[in-house]
Amino acid sequence: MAMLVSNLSSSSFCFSTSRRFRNQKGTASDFRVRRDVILSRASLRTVSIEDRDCADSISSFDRSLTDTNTRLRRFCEAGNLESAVKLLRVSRKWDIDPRTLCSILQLCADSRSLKDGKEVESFIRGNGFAIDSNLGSKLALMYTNCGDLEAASRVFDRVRIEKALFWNILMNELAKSGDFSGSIGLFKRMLTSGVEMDRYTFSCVFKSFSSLRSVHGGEQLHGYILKSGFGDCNSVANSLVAFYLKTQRVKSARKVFDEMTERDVISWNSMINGYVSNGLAEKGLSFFVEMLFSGTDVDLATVVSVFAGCADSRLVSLGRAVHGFGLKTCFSREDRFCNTLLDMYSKCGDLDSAKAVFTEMSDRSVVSYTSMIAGYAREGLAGEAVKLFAEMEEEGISPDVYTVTAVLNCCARNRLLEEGKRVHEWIKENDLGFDIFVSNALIDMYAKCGSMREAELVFSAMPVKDMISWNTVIGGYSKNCYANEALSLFNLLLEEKKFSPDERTVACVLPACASLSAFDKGREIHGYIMRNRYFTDRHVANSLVDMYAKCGALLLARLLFDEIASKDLVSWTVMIAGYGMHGFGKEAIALFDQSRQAGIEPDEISFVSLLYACSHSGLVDEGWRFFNIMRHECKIEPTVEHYACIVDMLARTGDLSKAYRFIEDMPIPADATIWGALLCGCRIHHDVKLAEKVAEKVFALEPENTGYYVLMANIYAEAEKWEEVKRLRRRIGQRGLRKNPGCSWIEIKGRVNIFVAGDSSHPETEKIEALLRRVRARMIEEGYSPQTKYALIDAEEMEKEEALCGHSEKLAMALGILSSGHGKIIRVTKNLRVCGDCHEMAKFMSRLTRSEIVLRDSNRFHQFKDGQCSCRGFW
DNA sequence: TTAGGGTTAG
Repeated sequence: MAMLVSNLSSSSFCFSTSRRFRNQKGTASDFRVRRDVILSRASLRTVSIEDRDCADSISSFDRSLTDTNTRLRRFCEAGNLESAVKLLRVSRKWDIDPRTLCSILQLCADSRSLKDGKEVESFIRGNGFAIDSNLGSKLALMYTNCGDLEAASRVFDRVRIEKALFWNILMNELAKSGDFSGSIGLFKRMLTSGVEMDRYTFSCVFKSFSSLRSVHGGEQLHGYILKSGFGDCNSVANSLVAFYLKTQRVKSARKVFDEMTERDVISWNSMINGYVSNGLAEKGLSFFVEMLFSGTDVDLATVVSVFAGCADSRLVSLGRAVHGFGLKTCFSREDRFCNTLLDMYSKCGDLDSAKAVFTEMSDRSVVSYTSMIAGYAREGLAGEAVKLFAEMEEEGISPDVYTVTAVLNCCARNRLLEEGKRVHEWIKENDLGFDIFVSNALIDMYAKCGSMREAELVFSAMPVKDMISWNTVIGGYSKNCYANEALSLFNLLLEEKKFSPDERTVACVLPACASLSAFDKGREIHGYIMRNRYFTDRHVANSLVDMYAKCGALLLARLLFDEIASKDLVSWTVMIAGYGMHGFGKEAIALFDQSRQAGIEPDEISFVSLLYACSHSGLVDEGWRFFNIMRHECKIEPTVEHYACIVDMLARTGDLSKAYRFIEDMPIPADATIWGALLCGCRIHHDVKLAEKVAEKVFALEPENTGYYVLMANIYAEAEKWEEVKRLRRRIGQRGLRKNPGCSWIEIKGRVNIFVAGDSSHPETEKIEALLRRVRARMIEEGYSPQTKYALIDAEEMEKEEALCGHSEKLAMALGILSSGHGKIIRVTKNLRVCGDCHEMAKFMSRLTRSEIVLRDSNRFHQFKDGQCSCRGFW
């Protein structure tokens, strides 16, 4: 019976008949009669549809008219595409009714058979059928369903398709394939064609607008909706709400929601989920409570979003309550319910509950495993995470890209290089390396484990990189002290012009500028930050302040620090550290007090900065006071770094024996930096005997660190114990160690000029040496005798003086004076501590040339002006 | 309308 109804209601039969009769030059009355006859025959035939010979009962004239179409349609109804196409192949044009072609195309569309669909189109075109809106629609549908979206789109170019349905279907498919612009393009063509939209059109277009982040496009469509009256349609309003939430226009979404005449569970779910995914989890959860009061029934989607909200806001109590509620409903058996629940517990740090859900689940999927692994990783249980990763494979559940990134993240956080490498091997074996997330996670893992070579290999092998790939490698170089590599890669990023550096990029690269004292490059990046309005990002602002402070531009750092609208602990800490390294201890203390008044709770790092500032300014009483505040008021246990500051403070001011006792009384074992701080003190106060005792401890703790041997050699040299110097040098030689060569650099017009001691490779060498000789002569004229004991060479005084003259920082400063315009600050950086003679010469130079010299050595800043240094002897 | 993943500063 269904077949009968479908045949009678199909107008194609009647139309085909009419054309056939017109071709036979039949009259209008003939047509009417014939149509009636045929209709009645059709009914008969349909009733006896199983009777294959029934066609014989009609005349041969009629048979040629009806047979082919009917048989084709029968094939279509029976879903027999193969026979339909075979029959069509041997049919003549006038035997075929366009409506029959529509049926075949529909079947091709339903069977997703592009090959047959194309053959039908060839038949249509080969026989010169006029393609009207109906036939065109079916052609477009066939191509759309068969996945040839370009061919489908071409049909819309050639034929006017009147029904919105077909436009909607193609728009949806284009969007599904990720071609959102194509989808919007089609929508625009739909508008210019004058085709009327229906309510389904909006949901698709809004999805594309939100994926393209085209807020403007969506807003325009919103305007149209208001004018056209579609706004009252619940599904249209829901699409609009979802669009605003996906484009982070939470307020606009809320406004549409508030104005809705009728809200269903989807409207509420959208709002809850929208708040949660826009980082407003708590608001989402209070919305959930409102939903409960409104009497709207909660469904699985609601609960899933609520769990996600609880996870984000760490509201495990509400999550637990909803868990209890869920147990009473049928959706507690759903995978999604269990997985989000498990993830909620895992993110809230309640691993026992997460494990309980995991264990009780009847059907654990890759998602369940991944959430569990990520939970272990977050809690630092790297062993458990890696174990579960192995277990899931044994259970026959294949890890996917999500699992792999969770495990890699775990290896990265816990610096598990070997495990990370094994996961990398697994990735290669299972061909998951193509995924950009996986590659980025691999880079991050290698970078965090300090293996930049491997990180770089993954990065270079990536066929497609995104901004995160670049940021991760640049940040990795920066963090692993490959500042030059970080800057070169940053330059390459700018040259390639594929991506524009974002907030994270600049926050990654600024520490590299800071460590190189690359002032000009840093300033260039500052310009970029201002042009792109990145200064409002606190990470960026903090890095910028830190960069300027470390490049010696303390005043600029302070000006920018004052510009930071909402300062956090890091902002205060970088500024305090900046004052500290420039020897402004009192300013550092004042700032620390201010930060506490502003309600900032200091942490162990801010105390390191503060104590460092005290020690570098000789503020012993204040240093002790803050050390005690840290321990007793702030309940922060001192680490080696804090102890090192105190030792440094005591040692600089000459309290060497007190420092020694302090080290012995420490509750934690002293490391080389602590003994090293005391060794420095021994040098300042010329205590060779204690130095020898301390040096042995340092050498035992860090036998490979040449810096300490050099320090001890300097102590002997200053005491003119040349035999001891030789002995120590032999000791360095025996161990196969090489002294880290002193090196200084200065940036001139964006180019970094690097000097090592005795360097004569610079093109301006002659001028540099002449200048240094002139300065030295003037110094001697004024009664200054060169500090030859810093030369570390046991030779004639003249030779020593020449060696001193060739110290790298002197060469760099001289180039600075020769190249800089009047009044410009000369900024020099040295990898080791500045030598005493160079320090004196810098003071002299600043007076003689009336220029300001900022010298950053491995320990602190020296600001030379009018013959004085800001360090006031504490270095 | 609905689950799990990656990058930043002291």
